[in-house]
Amino acid sequence: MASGMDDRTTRVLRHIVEDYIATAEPVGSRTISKKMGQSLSPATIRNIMADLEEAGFLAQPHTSAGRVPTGAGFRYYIDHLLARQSLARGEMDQLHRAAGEGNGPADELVRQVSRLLSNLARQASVVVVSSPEQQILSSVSLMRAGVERILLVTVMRGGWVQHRLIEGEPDLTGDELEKFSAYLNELAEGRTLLQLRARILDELGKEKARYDRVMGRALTMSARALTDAAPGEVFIEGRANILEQPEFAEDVHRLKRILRAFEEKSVIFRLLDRAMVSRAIQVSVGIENTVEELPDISVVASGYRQGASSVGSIGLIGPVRMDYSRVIPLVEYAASLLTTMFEDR
Amino acid sequence: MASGMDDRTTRVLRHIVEDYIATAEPVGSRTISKKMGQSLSPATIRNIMADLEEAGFLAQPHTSAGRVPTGAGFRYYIDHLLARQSLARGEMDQLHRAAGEGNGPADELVRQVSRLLSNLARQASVVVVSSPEQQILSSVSLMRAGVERILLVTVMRGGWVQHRLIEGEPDLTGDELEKFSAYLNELAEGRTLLQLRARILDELGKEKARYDRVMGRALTMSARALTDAAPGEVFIEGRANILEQPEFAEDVHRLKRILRAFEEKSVIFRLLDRAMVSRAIQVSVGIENTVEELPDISVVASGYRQGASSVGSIGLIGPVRMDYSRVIPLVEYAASLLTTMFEDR
DNA sequence: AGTTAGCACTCCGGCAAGGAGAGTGCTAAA
DNA sequence: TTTAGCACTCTCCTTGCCGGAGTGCTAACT
Repeated sequence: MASGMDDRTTRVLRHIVEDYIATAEPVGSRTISKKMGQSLSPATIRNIMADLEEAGFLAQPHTSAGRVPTGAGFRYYIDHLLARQSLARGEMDQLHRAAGEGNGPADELVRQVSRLLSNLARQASVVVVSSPEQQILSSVSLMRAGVERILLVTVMRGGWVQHRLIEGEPDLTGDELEKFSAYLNELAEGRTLLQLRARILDELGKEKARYDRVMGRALTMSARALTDAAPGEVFIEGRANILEQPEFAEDVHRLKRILRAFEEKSVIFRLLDRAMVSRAIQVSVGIENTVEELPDISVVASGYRQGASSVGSIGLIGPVRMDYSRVIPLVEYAASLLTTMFEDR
Repeated sequence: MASGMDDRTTRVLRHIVEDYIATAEPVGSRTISKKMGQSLSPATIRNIMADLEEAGFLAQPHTSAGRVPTGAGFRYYIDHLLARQSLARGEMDQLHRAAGEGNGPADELVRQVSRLLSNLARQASVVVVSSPEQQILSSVSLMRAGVERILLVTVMRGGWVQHRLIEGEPDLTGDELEKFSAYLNELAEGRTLLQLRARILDELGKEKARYDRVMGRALTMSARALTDAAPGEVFIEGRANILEQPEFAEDVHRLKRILRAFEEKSVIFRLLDRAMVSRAIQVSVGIENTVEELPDISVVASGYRQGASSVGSIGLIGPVRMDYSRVIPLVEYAASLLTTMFEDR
C-alpha cells in the first residue's frame, strides 16, 4: 500500500505537508503546482491529491478547501520523505553554551539544555529523569535537619541529588551521624540505590548483634527511608511557546487540556517513556501517542544516557503540525549533548 | 474624598463589585435595584452610579453597557467593603492534610500547600522562598559527586536543602571529606549561611599555618562555593486555572503575557516580594503591582515565617476580578498554616 | 430636594443576504 | 495521460437590520 506510491505522488505529498507546516492552512492544488515549477497543472495535482486522500494521507476540512495532511500523512512524511535540516553552527554553539552554564547538579544541566531547546524549537520542551534507583551511587550522607528530623542525601554518579526526610527520629548526636554516614558510604561504594537497600537489609539481618544500638537504629532508619521509591522527575520549559501555535491559540479547549496535562507529571511521563528505552529518536504523531487525554499532539523525544544506562529522555511537545525537519535534529542533538556531558561526570 | 461617600453609595458600589465578580459582565442599574430589594428604583441607582463613575470607581465599556469597577473601585471594595467569608471546615481540613503530606523537605511542604490552595481558589498559586542566606544552618556536608566534583549540601532549620556543585576539584579522599565536613559543621553551628561564610574567611585569614594543606584547600573551596548567592526559589501551581477565567481565555495576548511571566521567575519574585516583608496580607490590584509587564492582574499574597524571620510568601495570581472575600481568607490561612508547620521544625 | 416614571437615544450582538475568493470534481479535448 | 474549462460548493467578509439592554435627561411626584 503505502510503499506502492510512485515518486511523483510522494513528491506531491511532501510539498503538501511542508506547505501545511509552514502556513497552518489547508493547501490547494494551485499552490502545489506552482511550487513544483508548473511541471504539472493544478488539475493533475488534483487527481493525485484525490488518490492521496483515498489512501488516507490527506483530508479535506470541507468540500472546497484545500487538503490537510492526516496523522498518517505526517507519519509517512516523517518516515520516508523528511529531508533533515542540519543545525546551524550558531544553534549548536548555543546549546553547548547552555550545557556549560548548567554547571550545578545534574538537574540544573538538563534544565538549561531543555530551556534552550524550547527556545530554538519554539515549542514546549520536556525532560524526564527516570527514577535514579538503577544508577550507581557516588556518595551518601545523613544530616541533621531540625528536631527529630534527619535528612538522607544521596548523590549519584553524574550529579543527581536526592534527599529524603526521615521524621520522628530521636536525635542522634553529630558524631553518631558522621560515624554512620561513613559506614553507609562504605556499604554504598559502587552500588546502585537498589543494591544498597538490599545490602542494608542484609547487614541488619545477618549479624544484628555486631552493632551497637545506635548503629542498628541507624540502619533500620536508612532502610525505611530508601524503601519508598523516588518517583523520577519531570521538567517542562517553554510552555508559553504552545500559544505561538495557531492550533492552540484559537482553541481554548485544547489549550486547557494540554496545560492541565503539563501539571500532571504522570501524563508527561507516560508520553516520554517510550523514548527512554529506545536508543533512536521517537516521533509520536497525534493519536499514536498512547495518552488518551491528548490525541492531537505530537511528541518528539530521544533518550539520553549515562554510560550504558538510560537515565531519562528529552523532547518537545507540540501540535502535530511541527517543523519536523528542524525539530528532529534539534532534539537529537540535545540528547546526544546530554549524553556527552554525562560521560565525563 | 473617598471616605466622603455616604452609606447608600458604598452599598451600591459593593453590590456592583460583587455582581461583577460573580458574572464577569458589566452590571446595570436594574440588576442592582433588584438586588437591593427594590428599595431604590433603577433611575436612582443610575444617578448614584454616575457619581461613582465621576469619583473614578466605575467605568463604562461603552455608552450603553452597564458599569464595570475600575482598579480604584476594587481597591475601595477590598479596603472598606469586603465581607470576608470564613473558610469552610472542609477546606481547612484539606489544607491541613496537604501540609501533612508534605512530609519531605521544606520545599515539598510548601508545594503541597500551594497546589491545594490553587485548587481551592481556582487560581494560579505561587510560592516564593527567599534566598535562605539569612536562615540558620542545621547542618552542612561535603559529598563526593563524581570525578573532580564535590557537592556542598546545606540544610537550614526548617528543612530547606540546597546544594552547590564545586567543579574541577582534584579528588579528596573520603576520609578527608568526612573530616572536613565535621569541621565545617562545627563552624556552622547556630550560624546563618552568611555568617558561616564570614567565619570561614576569618579562619582562613587568621591562622593559615594551623591547617594542613588539605584543610586549607577545603576551606578555600567552601568559601568559593558559598560566595555565589543562591537565588531563592519560585514554585507555581495550577497555571491551568487561569484559563478558567473568561478574561484570559478570551484574550490570547494577555494569556501569553502571563504565561511568559510565569516562566520568568524574577518577574514573579518581584510580584510577591512586597508580601514577604510585611506581616499582613497584601492585595495588589491591577496597575498597582509594580511589574509593568502585567498591569491587569491581581496578586493576593502573604508572607510566612519561621520563628521570627520571614522566609517567603505564598499567594494567588489572577485577574483583577477575583473573589476576594473568599480568596483572601484562603491565602491568609495557607500562610499561617505554613508558619505553624515551620514552628516545630 | 430627593426620587421616580417615561422616553429618546446609543451601542452591542445576532442573523440573514449577498458577493468575492479559493478550491474542487468532472468532462471533454489535446 | 495530461490539461483546459466550467459548474459547483463552501467559507468568509461585508452590509444592513432588528431586538435588547442600558443609559441620560426631563418632568412630574412626594
